[in-house]
Amino acid sequence: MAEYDLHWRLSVLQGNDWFRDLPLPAQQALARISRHRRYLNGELIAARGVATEGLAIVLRGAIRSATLSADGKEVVFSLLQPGYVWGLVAVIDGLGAVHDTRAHKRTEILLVPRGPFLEVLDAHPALYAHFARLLCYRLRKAYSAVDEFALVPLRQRLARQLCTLALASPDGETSSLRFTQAELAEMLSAARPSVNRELKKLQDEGLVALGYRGVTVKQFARLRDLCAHQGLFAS
Amino acid sequence: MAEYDLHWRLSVLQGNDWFRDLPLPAQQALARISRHRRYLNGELIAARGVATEGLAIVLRGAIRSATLSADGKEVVFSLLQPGYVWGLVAVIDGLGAVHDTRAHKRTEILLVPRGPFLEVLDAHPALYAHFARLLCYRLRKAYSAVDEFALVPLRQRLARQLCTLALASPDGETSSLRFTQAELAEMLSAARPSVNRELKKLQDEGLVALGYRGVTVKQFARLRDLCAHQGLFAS
DNA sequence: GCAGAATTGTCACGTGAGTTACAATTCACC
DNA sequence: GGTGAATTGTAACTCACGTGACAATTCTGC
Repeated sequence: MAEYDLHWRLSVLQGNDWFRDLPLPAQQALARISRHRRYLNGELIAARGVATEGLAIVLRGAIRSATLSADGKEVVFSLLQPGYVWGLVAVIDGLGAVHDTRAHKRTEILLVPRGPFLEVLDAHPALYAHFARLLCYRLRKAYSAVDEFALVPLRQRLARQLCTLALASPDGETSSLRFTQAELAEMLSAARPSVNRELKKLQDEGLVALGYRGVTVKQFARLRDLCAHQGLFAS
Repeated sequence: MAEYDLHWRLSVLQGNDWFRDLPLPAQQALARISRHRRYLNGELIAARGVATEGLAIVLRGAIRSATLSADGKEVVFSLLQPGYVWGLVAVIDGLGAVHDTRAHKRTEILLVPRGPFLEVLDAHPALYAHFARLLCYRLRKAYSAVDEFALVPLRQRLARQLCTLALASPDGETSSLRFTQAELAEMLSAARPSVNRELKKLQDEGLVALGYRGVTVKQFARLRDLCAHQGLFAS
């Protein structure tokens, strides 16, 4: 296994918006304490309520957070793609993982262990203001997820999700996205046949084209209009 | 209008768990900058996305936060009873109110204006750690609200809500709660007839008794069991 | 290139909960 | 103490979406 050096880790971390906004000394301190980790497909990363090791930044594969109900139903909270951060809440309040979390496919992360992270935080108290804002951002997203779930029909949630994914790989008006419909359904906490039904309608309307393991957005602008229901807030 | 003095405001604020945990100098500083405010029934306190005046602690009446969708549907997020705090996220990130917010009945609050609040925060940087934890707590609640909505049927959400309300006025195994079924439905983001249907069932099973403007919990323990679905996390 | 696995496409069916509408009750006030 | 407003009780209807069960397609590896 190659020795991943400090510069490499720093540059990876700087791929994150939130990280890039930190003061440089803090960035370096965090990069210094980070570790490289690999997980197999489906491997358990954290169990709900159990103390976590630290912050994780996805490098390859994906991290899947979900909640299991008593009767075996499951809500998938997030399928974190490379570049995203997992575990902030548990790291700050120390009350254990928020969700059951597993690797989705073979996955690599950069781990920032909790203890050293908190030391860096104490050494740079100004960072608290930063993370407080980050938590606020997450809260706003969580709140909007609640009302979105309650009052936005699947069709629009689907449109929104496709727009979000398309923005991540911006090729202009059309962009081709790679994932199975089952994965898409999970991201939306919906049933796969329902997602397929809505996708088909969008295809009939010429907004997207469906492929074997992917979707091609044909008319981004019209798809965006579908989301109507405004962005709830900026940032 | 009587001049509400510092000691009175301080003692009101100390009714909050989160406030009581703050260092005493910070408590005093916050009490000093707080103001008393009154609102009429239905009066607008804040509009989503618009800058807020500050933190509000409910003294009388209630604060109702809700989101309106394009087609006029509404999700009520919270009906904050006396003692609860409103507006933390907007105060910290300054990005405007999270929800449309109105007074429910005639309402009085203690307002901690944003500017002075942030000054106090800067003067006591240790407070950030405190508020970061508070935000984490809110995030966990928001996350559990999401999956609760997605996978817990109305019957159980109702049981949970009744338990929560009963705990606030603990009289042992039975306790009588005062609110209309319409209000209860709002707290659950459900339709009033649906709530009535479930309440009836609970009554038939002897768990509660229904009255004109209230519900009496008869068998707290059994009601608690109904929530099954575990507490998701401590604190 | 073909067998088997993975993925997509479609159906019939069930169901929780919203909606509308109204009747029955309880209260509050003159 | 009776009248009108507020609240509760109920029923009929609708609808989005989940479920389960397949068939049809597309890929992948030997």
